[in-house]
Amino acid sequence: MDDLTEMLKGTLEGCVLHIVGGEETYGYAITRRLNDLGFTDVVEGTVYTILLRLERNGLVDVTKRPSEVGPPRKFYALNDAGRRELERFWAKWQYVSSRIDSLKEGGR
Amino acid sequence: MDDLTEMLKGTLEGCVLHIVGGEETYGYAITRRLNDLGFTDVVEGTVYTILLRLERNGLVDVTKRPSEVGPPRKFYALNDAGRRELERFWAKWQYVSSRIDSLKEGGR
DNA sequence: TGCCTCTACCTAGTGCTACCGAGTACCACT
DNA sequence: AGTGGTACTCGGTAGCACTAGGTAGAGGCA
Repeated sequence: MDDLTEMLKGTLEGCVLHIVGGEETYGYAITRRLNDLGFTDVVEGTVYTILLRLERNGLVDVTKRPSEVGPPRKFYALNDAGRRELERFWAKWQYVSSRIDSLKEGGR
Repeated sequence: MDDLTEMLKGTLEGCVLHIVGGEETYGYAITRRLNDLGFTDVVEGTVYTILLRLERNGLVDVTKRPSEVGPPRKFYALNDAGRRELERFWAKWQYVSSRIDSLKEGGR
């Protein structure tokens, strides 16, 4: 699949939010997860900037823990504000995707 | 629905492409159409910049015609390159939206 | 005539986002 | 000592939707 970057704007952050909401995890693992999900071209740098933004916006709690296989990891978990933001994200996604699908099907 | 602008990046252009592909039409009418479709906050300026970009990228043919109710209109119609681009857009949309939906449902 | 509204288009500048590229560093295995 | 996988950081870039103004034609109303 060719370049998806423009289409991922606004949604990739929501995807990260969702993954972090599922379990406490860290940047490198989130990147691998996204790659497995089909977002094959998403690279680490992108995920880290999103995570820093989430932290700056107070949507996640961060805990640094040592790893047995490399440098220490920064684990991220959603707080209450993050969970509310995640709900808003899915509401928006539902809204936008349904409108676009109806445009596609409805023709006109 | 609150601010959708980030989520529309990359998709709004595709929507315009689709509308133009359905029938030869012009900027002001496309804006009204998008508003009716639920994209209530999309304004004329946004649509015109998209149309200019489509024209610059050689995806549309343009014809200026007088109107009976105002200034002349610039009618846009898809050419072959535009139709190919529209197909690519829907393929991308299908790909991205299915991945995101599966992330949502599949949890994890 | 002057003024307002609707129609119709244009554009310089802004902010946000994903991405690029390069760097730092820890650990295991050879 | 060198290589490769793991793990995070950060300055800079490009693209997009949007902002906020502007110009202008046609019709209605006072």
